[in-house]
Parts: sequence; structure tokens; C-alpha cells
Amino acid sequence: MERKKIQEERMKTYFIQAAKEMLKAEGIKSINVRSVSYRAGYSYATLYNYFKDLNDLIFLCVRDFQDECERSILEKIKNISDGKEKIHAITKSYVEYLIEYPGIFELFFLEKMNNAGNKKEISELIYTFLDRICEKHWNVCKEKGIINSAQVEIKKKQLYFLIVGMLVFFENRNQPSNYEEFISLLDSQLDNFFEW
Amino acid sequence: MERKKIQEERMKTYFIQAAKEMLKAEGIKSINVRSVSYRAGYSYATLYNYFKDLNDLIFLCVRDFQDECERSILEKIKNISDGKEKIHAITKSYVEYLIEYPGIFELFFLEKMNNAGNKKEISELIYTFLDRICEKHWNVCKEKGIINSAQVEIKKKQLYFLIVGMLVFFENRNQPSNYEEFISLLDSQLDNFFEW
DNA sequence: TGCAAATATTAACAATGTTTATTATATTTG
DNA sequence: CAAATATAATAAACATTGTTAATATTTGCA
Repeated sequence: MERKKIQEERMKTYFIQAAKEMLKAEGIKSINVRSVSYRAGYSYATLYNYFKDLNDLIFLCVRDFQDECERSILEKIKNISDGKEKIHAITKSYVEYLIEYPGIFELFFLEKMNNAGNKKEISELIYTFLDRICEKHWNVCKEKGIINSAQVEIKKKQLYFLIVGMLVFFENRNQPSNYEEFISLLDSQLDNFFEW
Repeated sequence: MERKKIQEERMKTYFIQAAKEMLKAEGIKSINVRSVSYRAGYSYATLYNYFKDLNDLIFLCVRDFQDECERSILEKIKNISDGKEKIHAITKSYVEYLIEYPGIFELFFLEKMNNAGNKKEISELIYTFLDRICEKHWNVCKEKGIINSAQVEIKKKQLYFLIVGMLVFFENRNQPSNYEEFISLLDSQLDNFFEW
């Protein structure tokens, strides 16, 4: 039954679309079985005909947001020259995107995955996101001979841990306590990181 | 009324003690108004005679855990010589403590503070924890002339962001997916960090 | 058209946070 | 000491949310 599959997928997108809009605009706190379903135009119980549970649905938004986030970053940094500078710009752009949409930051890094459907696959998508976008430029650095392979493996991860740590303190603990201070801290940390 | 105050404080400790035990043993997921109150030996409504709400009570555990954590770290690293090595050992100990008690990690860095009582004060306690324990040893490094003041300010924070980022991925996203890999990653990151 | 299967919805339940009203206890005062 | 009053503890009740089961509705097709 081809038609059945198509219709089912279409139904899913209605719910996912609703969840995405709410995540971007209001964050995870605004999402519950009833609110998402009503925004999708259905009763709350209908959600369970298409998703194992709410957690499952929420994490299906990750893929879409990653695509959108990647496009947003690439558009912003297209004029930066390849290599180290580009990694720097991509990283800053990524942080800015996550600051602009705190709900997406929560989804990527904080929300409990419980028994989400493709838990392993999705968490790996998140863990490798920055590396995937930067891969080419790390290779450029290696080719230029300004850093070696072993160092790259360490510094790639270090960079991701650094920005996630900063974001956790800012979003969850209000440290630093305003946006300007945060950006200034981010810049000083990134400048320092890229001194090699 | 001095007696009244004493009694009130004693009552509070019953609830806080119950919450602490549960946090350490089972994590935040095990805590709710009813479970904490029953463990403290009272009805769930009694909790509201002593705390604004559950969130408030939970964050009153932070101070105690910080003290305990500090004692645990200092005991473990007492034989390491002062300075850079000590900062390294303290940091590793801190991570090990947070891995041993994931509920405390959650409390320190992930749990939403909503309208917790001394929100500002508590989040600052958490943000500055590592710096406070390491302060003396950063000063030793400065005195030895192996690093300057400006660098210290940046690297202190960088170190904290690094470990919190790692812990977020490990606890929330199961990356890396087992303890041994995590420790190996931690060691490689710390070794790299302390190369100066 | 009428029936079987698929789909959607309503009703209901369980868990949890919180408030209100009531009961039990302690303290003060005449 | 006993009555009046304040204080503390509790039970009952309500709201929100996730989830399931039973019921109603729609749809595809013989």
C-alpha cells in the first residue's frame, strides 16, 4: 500500500511541523501532547496513532533543525576564506543560532531522550554536527601544515565542549547574566582557542 | 521567638536531608513532593509550610553538595604538589565526583531553576566552584611565571566549560557511550589543556 | 450501497504540583 | 487551670499533563 504510507508520512509532518514552530517560538516548555496536537489540527489522542509518545515526536524535529541550522550558518559565513578562519566563523555562527533559538539548544543538548525512537542515531547526529560542517576546513589546516592530525582530533572536540559548556551556563544558570557579556566572553574564548 | 526559628530550621533539614539522599541515590527523577515528604516523615502538604515550592527545596541542596564535593576532592588530591598539577588533579576529581553522582551533576548544571529562592546566588556558587578550589594554584602558576594573569582568566573558564560540555554529552547524549571511553577522552582533553 | 478496516475522538486514569479548608496541637491569657 | 487564640500538620480537592481504552466516525472497496 503506497498511498497509505504517503498519507501516514504526511500526517506525521503535520505534527512535526507544529512541534517545530512551537519549539522555535516558545521552547520545550510550551510543548505538550494537547498543544501540539491542537496546533496540528487534531485531537490529542491522534498523536499516538503516529508516534510512540511525545518524546519520540520531539526528537524527530532534530533532523529538520540541523538542516535549517546548517543552511543558516553556511549563508552567513560564505565570504570567509577556507581554513581556520572559517572554522572560527562557523562556530560563532552556530552559537548565535542556538542563542537565537533557545528551544533548539534545549532540544539538542538538554532535553532528556528517555526512550526516544532513534536515540543512538539522533544523539550521534548532534554530537558530530559541528565536525561535519567544519571537516573540510580542518583538512585545509592539516594540508597547510599548521596543525597535525592528532591535534585536530583533540581540538575539534575541545571546541564543541567549550561552546556547549558556555551555553549551558548561559541558558541554565544565567552566567554571564546578559547577552553582551556572553558575546564578549564567547569572543575571548574563541580568539584564545584559535591561537595556533 | 528563638525556639520557633530553631524548630523551623530543624524541620527544613529533615526535608533537605531526604531530598539529598534521594538525589544522590536515584537522581532528580525520583524526587517529587510526595516522595520527599514521606521520606522526611511528613505529609506532602507540610512541605509547603517550610518551602515556597519543590524547586526551592531542591536547590537548597546545592550548598551541602558543594561542601561535600569539595571535601571529597581535597581528600583525594592532598598528595599532589601545588600549582598546575594540582589544578589538573582537582579538575579530574571534580569530574569523577559528578560522574559518580549523576543526580548532583543534573542539579548543578541541568535542572531548571524556575523561580528558585536564591537563584542568582546559587547559580553563582555553581559557576565559581572550580575557580574557588583552584584559585591558590592558579596563583602559584602566575608566581612561577609560567602563565600571565590575562591568560589565567581565560583558561580558568575554558577549563570549566570544557568539562561541563563533556559531561553534558556523556550524561545527556550518551557520547561517548561507555565509561572507559569517556575517561580516556577526559584524559586526552585534560592532558592537552595543561600543555603550557 | 453496505460492510469491514482504518482512523479519529471522547472519556477515563494515573502521576504530580499546588492550594484551600479542616483538624490537631501548642501557647497565651484571664 | 481553663478558655481563647495562634500555629502546625493534614486531608481533600483541583489543575495539568501523559497515556490508554472504549467508542464513534470515516473511508475503501466488493
